[in-house]
Formats: sequence, structure tokens, C-alpha cells
Amino acid sequence: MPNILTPVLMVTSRVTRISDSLIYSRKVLAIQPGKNRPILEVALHGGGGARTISRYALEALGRLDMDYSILKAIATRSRAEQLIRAEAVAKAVKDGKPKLRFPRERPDQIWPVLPKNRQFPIGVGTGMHHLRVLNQHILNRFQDLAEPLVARATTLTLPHRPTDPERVSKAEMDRRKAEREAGSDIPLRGKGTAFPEPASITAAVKAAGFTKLRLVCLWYRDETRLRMLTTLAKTYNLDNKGLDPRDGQEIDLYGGTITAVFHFMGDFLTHGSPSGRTKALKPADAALDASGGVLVGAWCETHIPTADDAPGLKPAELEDIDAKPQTKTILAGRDIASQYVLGKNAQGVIQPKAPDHPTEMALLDLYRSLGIIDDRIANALRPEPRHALYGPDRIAHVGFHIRQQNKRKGERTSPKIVVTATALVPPAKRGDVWQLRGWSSAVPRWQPYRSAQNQFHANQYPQEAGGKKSYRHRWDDIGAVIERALEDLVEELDGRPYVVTVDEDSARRIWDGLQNSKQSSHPGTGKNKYWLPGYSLQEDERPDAIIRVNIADDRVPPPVAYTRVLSTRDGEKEGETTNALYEIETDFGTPVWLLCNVPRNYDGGNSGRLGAKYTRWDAKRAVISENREDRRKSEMPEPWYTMTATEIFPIALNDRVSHEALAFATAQLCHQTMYWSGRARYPVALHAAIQMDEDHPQYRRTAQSADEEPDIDEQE
DNA sequence: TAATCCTCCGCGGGACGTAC
DNA sequence: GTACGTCCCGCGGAGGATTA
Repeated sequence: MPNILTPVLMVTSRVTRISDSLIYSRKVLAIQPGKNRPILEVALHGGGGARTISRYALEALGRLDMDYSILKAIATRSRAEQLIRAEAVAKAVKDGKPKLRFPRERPDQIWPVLPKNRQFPIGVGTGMHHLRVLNQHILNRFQDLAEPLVARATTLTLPHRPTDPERVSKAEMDRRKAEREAGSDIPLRGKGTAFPEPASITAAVKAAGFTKLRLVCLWYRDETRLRMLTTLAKTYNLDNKGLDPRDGQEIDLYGGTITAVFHFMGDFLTHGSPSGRTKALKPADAALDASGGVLVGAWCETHIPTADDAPGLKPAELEDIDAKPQTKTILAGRDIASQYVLGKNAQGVIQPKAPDHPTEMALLDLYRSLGIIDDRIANALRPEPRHALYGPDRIAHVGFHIRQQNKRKGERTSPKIVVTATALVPPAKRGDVWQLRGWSSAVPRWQPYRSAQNQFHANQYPQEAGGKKSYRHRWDDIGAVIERALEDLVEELDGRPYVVTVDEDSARRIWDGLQNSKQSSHPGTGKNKYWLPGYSLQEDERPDAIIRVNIADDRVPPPVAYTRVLSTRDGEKEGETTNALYEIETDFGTPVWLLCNVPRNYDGGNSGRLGAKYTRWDAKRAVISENREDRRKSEMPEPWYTMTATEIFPIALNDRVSHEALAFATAQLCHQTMYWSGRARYPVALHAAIQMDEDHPQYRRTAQSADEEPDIDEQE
């Protein structure tokens, strides 16, 4: 936490699952003999099913005032398990695949930590109640040796989102209730939708300088074509029955300004080598033609390649024949935004549920890739009256995303650094549409988000120039690139002020001024070349403020509960969850804000808020019953959630700035995303920048583990 | 003295779960 | 399809210790 003088003790808890084998674990928890001694975490060494105690751990344990029972226990267990393994392997020479079973007794002194996150009879997460009990325990133990951070709720009222249920006045609600009693079936509160009004899509398309939007739907499985068609019909209020366009026939979705074309594209979309794909796209050329001011978006079918697609290939090689990155690159090269939807998975052809969430979310994300901004951003940013003077709704909100992609196993190239950015630019005239501009380190110039993303996707991740650099040198160079980007942006903005949002975790290695420990010092005192984004620019070109956002679970304190002071009479009420914005009292400088989030999984309709009232030790067993109402899943395998928080820390670079106004605006832009039904962890501009990176064809995370794993028998 | 080994640490990221 | 939460591994830089 910034601007706090005393050390901050952050307490949290986690569920660690215990493995039945030690020789495949990286870590063990060890119970020390004697009373009141902490549990030790001991790292193990070696690989390939032969892990044992590391030399360093040996020394550390030796130096501790303790007997050698832990070391002996680890060594004994490692030997015993390796023996079991050797026998299984020897047997496998005769019978084929080795089958490994380790004893499943309750561990004694040594508790091996489950090395991988895989299906397990116990789910993750501790639940809210557990955190509250822990909080009380800490308060009791520390008494007045430590004091909790003081956080006060702010007056921020969160924007009403299109996805929220309809807001209904009391009079209208009464009228509807009366009508329902009279037999009508109107809903008391209409359900919200994440889909924008067709009219506002058209407005955004026109504002971007196009005459119409054409969605080109490329498919190779009838079922997928039908799902796309159904979703379009639903969101544009068309009659689904008569809707059965021929291949290549352009159908009207909304007043001639939004249309769709379907094309069967078997050769283009199925897995295989990259050669011949551009040719295979030919039949759709007319539909993809953007001349005459048409904004084109491609909506494609895909599936994850398996051994069926290319018999004989190893899992790692399947990545090379995946059509998705190949086709995405081709479409991006033609300045066409693309979005994919899975036609089948391991279970076979996907049978959509109602509503068909995957297809709907895919279509929404295509709007995002096209850079369409409707009025939801302007609605969300409406400031409190006292902030109107500074006016966060009249400034540009810029987000910079920085990521290093490390080398994966078997890769030879050096780590790559990716920087993407977006700028949410206010209209020159109030009431006009906001614009989204994009920038990337691969194509370092500001353009409409759509073009910036397409060009970024058409290019390989930039390789590091100038030979091998030191850590410091590399990040200073990235800082310089970003300063130039901001300089360019200032010209585009033509005098409108702007703020820059970055994630603390990934950005503090470039900018000293973001670090907690530097909050009381001055520019030029750190090791880094740059103090804050834009700080090296001329004074009148600098951003108004840098907004530091942090979501790291080990750096942002977890909220446990809140107290509401009742206004009507003296008294307080304890609340369990909150999604409000809180201001943290600091010892010097400005305050810092915490935006509390309730995970949707915890709050969602089916979860039943596991862990709200008791801890995992009281988890309920499964109930098997003929009676449907009595049936219940076991609670233990489910995930148990707790509240999370987003830290928002505005650092002003001039004295016009209202810190609180910027904290409010940031919270509002987390609450209202471009095209998502809930909250996002990052505000719109930063989120859109991260999305650009994650949709890149080279952003893949299908790394193969070389580590040998025991075959765990399916049982229970 | 330079090269190599070893471990810590920061942080990227994979896997799995739920929600809409 | 995307989003987030949880919890673990493991890469690669930094820097000390060891070896050629």
C-alpha cells in the first residue's frame, strides 16, 4: 500500500492440496516436532519422479534449531516411492503403460504439495467466512500491537449498465404488480442485455467514417452456421423462421446499415499447413471487399486441433497446424477484424444451451474488435456534481499494457516484450460518440483501435533490437518508446488533457515513481531512467495524472466485511459483501482507493455462495435422493470464493487534478466495460489494450509439460 | 580471473472452476 | 465465446559461491 509509514502486515489464507506422492512434488509442508512451532515449507530438488531434498534446504534446516526428523522422513519417503516407481516401470516393460499407485494414508510429518492444478476431490478457495474468522483471530492476537487499515465508503454511485436489470420507479412497480395480479405476465423488472442498440452501432459506424457494417460469417459445420444465424436474428429482432440465406447472399439486419453474409469455408478454416489458405479465401472475396466505405468484420468457426485432424502428430506439433492463428493473420493482413467461435470440443459438436452464451459473447467481442463504442461509456463517466469542474468525462483515458513473454520449453528466441495501448478519446462536442484509438510496439503509431489491432495481429511480436541488453537497459528502452508514443498522442489530442493508467505489477520495473517505496522521494532518485509515464515531456504535454491500478492478490488487501452506520437511529449493521469504492486513510500524501469486487461466481444464480456462513471443515456432503429438490452436490469439490479488490492510486502531475474524481472515473470504467456483462479487473482503456495482446496469433499458451507424470487411476 | 553453478526473486502463465 | 478467482510451476535476471 502506498503512502503508509508503518509496515503493513497482510494476512490471507489459501487452500493447499496434498498429493499422495512426494517424488513428483516441488514442495512439501513439514511439521516440526515440538509444540508451537510453525509449519515449514521445504523445496525439493531433482526431476523425473526422483525428487528429494535440495542441498540448500538441507543447509537451512541444519541451521535451524531442530532435530533431523524432517530430513529423515523426506529421505525415507522419497526412497520408498522411488522403489514403487521402479517396480511399476519394470512391470511396464512387459505390460505397456506403467501404472503407479502410492499409498493413500494420512500423511504424518511430511505433506507433499499437489504439484499441478488438476481435478482433485477438494476445490480451491477458502470462502468469505474463513477470512472473517481469520481476521478476528488476528485482531485478537495482536490486540493493540497492530491496527487495521481504515477504509471509508465513498459517495460514488455506480453507473446503471445495459446489462443490469431494468430500473423501475416505485409507482411503475406498483402499477406492474397490480397488472400482474390482474393476470398480465409483464415482468416486474426487465432483464438487461449486453447487446447495444442497433441504432447506436450504426451511429458509431458512421462516426468512424463508414457507410455500413457487414458481418461476414465463415463456417464449415451446419450447426455452427445455425448458431450464428440464430444469434443474429435474436439480437436484431428478426424472424428466425424465414431466415435461410444462400451462400454469399447479403441479408439486411438493420435498415441497410448492418448486414450479414454467410460463406461455407471448409478449405480455409480446417486445420493444416499454411500454404494455400489465401487462395481458399477467394470465394469470400466479394463479401470481404471493403470498398465503398464498408466496415467488415469476420466471424469464423474453429475447433482446437486434436489427433483426429492429423493422425500421427505429437500434441506439441498440433499447434503448428491450427487454422485459427493462421487465418487470423491473413484476415488481419487485409485489415479485417476477426472473431472465432468453437464448433466442437472434446465431447463432440457443441449443443448450444439457451441462451447460447459462447456465440453471443463472440459477437459482442467482434464489436469490441471493430472499435464500436456506444453510449455506455459516456453514461458510465457522468461525474458527481462536485467533480464536474475537473471533468473526468472531458479528458482522454489512456491505458498502457506491458508484458514480457518468456521463452517456453524448447524455444530458442530471447524473451519478447509486448506493449499495447489504447486511448479513449472524448468527443469534441458533448453528446457525440467517444473514439477508441490504438497503438502497439509492433506498429508504433496511433490509429483507430480496429486498424491498430489488425496491424498488430498481422505482425510478429517485435524482436528485441540491438543485441543482448541488460535488464535495466531493456526496460529503460521500453520506457523511451512509450514516452515517444505519448508525445505523438499529445498532437492527436489537440489540447485535450489526458491521464495514463498502468498496472503496477508490470509497470513498476520501468517507472520508479510507481513504486510504494519511492512515494516520499523525488524524480531522479531511483535506478530507472524514467520516473512516471510522460514525465519527461514538456510540462504542458504531460498527462494530468498517472493512475496506478493493482489487482495482484498478494499486494492488495482482501476485504472481509463492512460496517454500515445507520443514519436513522444510532447503531451499526455488519454487511458481508460489498462492491462499493472505499477510500483508505494514508499517513502522508494522497489517499488510495479500493474498489471491492464480489466474484460473479460467488454471487451468481447457481453457486449458493459457498463459504459465506461456515468454513470448509463444515462443508456439506452430497445428498443422493430420488426427490429432485433434496438432491445436492458435495460442497468440497466446488471452488469457494472470497471478495477481491482493485487498488486505484491516482498520482497527479499538476494541481488542477482532483484525485477523487479520477478514482471515481477509474472505478466507473471498471464497472462498465465495452462489451461484457459484469465488471472487469481493469478500466476500459487498459482492458482494451490487454485484449489486443491476448488476441494476437502468437499469444498461445499450449505449452507441453516435459515432466513425467504418474497415471492416476480414475476412482470414486 | 573468467566461466559456471546455484538459488532467490519477480513475474509470466497454465490449468481448472464458475458465471453470463 | 470472455471474464474472473485460485494456486501452482517455472523462466530468466541478479548475484553469491565454486570451479577451471
